[in-house]
Amino acid sequence: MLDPKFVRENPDVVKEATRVKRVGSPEMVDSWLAIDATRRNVQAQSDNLRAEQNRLGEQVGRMKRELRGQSSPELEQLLAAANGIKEKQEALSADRTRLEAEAQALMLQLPAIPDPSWPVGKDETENVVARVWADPERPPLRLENGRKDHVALSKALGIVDFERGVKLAGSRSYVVRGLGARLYWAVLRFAQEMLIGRGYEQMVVPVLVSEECMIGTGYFPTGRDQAYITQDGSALVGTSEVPLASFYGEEILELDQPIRLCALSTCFRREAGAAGKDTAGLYRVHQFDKVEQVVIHRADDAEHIQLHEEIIANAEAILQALRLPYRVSMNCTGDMGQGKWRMYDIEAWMPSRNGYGETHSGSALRDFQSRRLNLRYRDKAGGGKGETRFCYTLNNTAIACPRVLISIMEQYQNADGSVTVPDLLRPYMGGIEVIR
RNA sequence: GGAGGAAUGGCCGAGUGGUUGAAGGCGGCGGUCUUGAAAACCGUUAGACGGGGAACCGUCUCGGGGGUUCGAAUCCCUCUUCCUCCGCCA
Repeated sequence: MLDPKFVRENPDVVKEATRVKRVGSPEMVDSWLAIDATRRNVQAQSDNLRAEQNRLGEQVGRMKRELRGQSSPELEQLLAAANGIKEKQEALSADRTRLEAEAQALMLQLPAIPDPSWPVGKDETENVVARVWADPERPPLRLENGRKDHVALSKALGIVDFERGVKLAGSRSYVVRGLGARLYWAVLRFAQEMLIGRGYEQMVVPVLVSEECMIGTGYFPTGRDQAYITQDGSALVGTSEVPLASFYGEEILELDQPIRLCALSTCFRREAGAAGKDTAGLYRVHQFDKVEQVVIHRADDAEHIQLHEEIIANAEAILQALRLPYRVSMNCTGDMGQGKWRMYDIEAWMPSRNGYGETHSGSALRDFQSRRLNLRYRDKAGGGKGETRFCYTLNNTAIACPRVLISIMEQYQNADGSVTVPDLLRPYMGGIEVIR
């Protein structure tokens, strides 16, 4: 959510953001401005009436005490005047409620302003690659000379059962079994330990959350159709970013240093609108497990950038430790999404795609989420008690399964169809070196 | 699932219709005293919205929403959360 003052003072900047982000529209900005102007006018009227009403009420109280239950013409007159104001007030307050709701509905759909230094573009094809990494000893593989994709590999090894997964839960479902399941959890546990070692607090959080959390983190109301919603109105999260970022919502924090959080959680995504896309294999599924990083800190752009680089570096360190080739790209404005200020995707090499596939997504949102979440801190920079300000929030994937298993299985496959276990994962798998 | 009870400021805790945005205490901040510190004493200490260059003014907020009333922290309805007891249960 944007700062209303900012929208009033810089409508053209916001309109430009709707264009480059392809979120909302310039017309929405104009509608908001018009409604906001009316709303403020109605509030001023309503506040004045209310002040008058309060004054009369006080007079009535004083007079009643003096009269000790007696009546008087003056009292009757006061009561009549108070009733008159009350009627006007009721009409105005209905307007006010309606205008506030309309303004809020529009505001929730307006995009955050992207960092001007980030690439402008229409979609993911215009993202800009920032860097590419590969271990010289484990360069990106091509599927030739009998090398198999992860579907064939995992079926032959009996470690993923797609057919029975579909039998149990429909399309995009799967069952990981045996050593596959051990590998699955090894990856997640490894990533989790890495973050803990880097000062991130491990959290176990709800994956079934209230609508407020979904709105607060920016996944609702736009994107509602991407979430599974229960008959109680709660939603299954598509990422633990939702509960982690919402954790301190409605609070005013004493923020001495950035709050670094991480959580391993199951994630649920409907993938509505993706019918027919990536249907085979483990790439695009309805349910997966992910270790997520979330950072909450004070409103400072330099620190924001530094922390953004930090959470990206954490993810890169995990991929490097697994010796998986990857590239980091800057998401262009059209591929960023509504709330982002800066966004990187990290894509690991996937031989079956003969290209890179997105495995991580790391965003810097400035105060977009914290305004929605009403997540604030006391800024003591000026000394004393300090002003309250909205926090800045960031998030990035640490690792997600099963998607990264595509890279691992395909990159680590051997000529005989077995899969070597990356050495750092072996301690998490009882020392097993090869899946065969 | 059934029966009761509760929700007040950073925390604890008064307050059952009229200068109560809210006593008192703790904590925080500033000061007096002190060589320094502690203690003691004095002062100060919520957030949001609107108006104004500013000093400042107005409004809203006592879990959320609605109602009664000239006037609600206080009365009524409703929702949420927590506690106690019973039942069920991984």
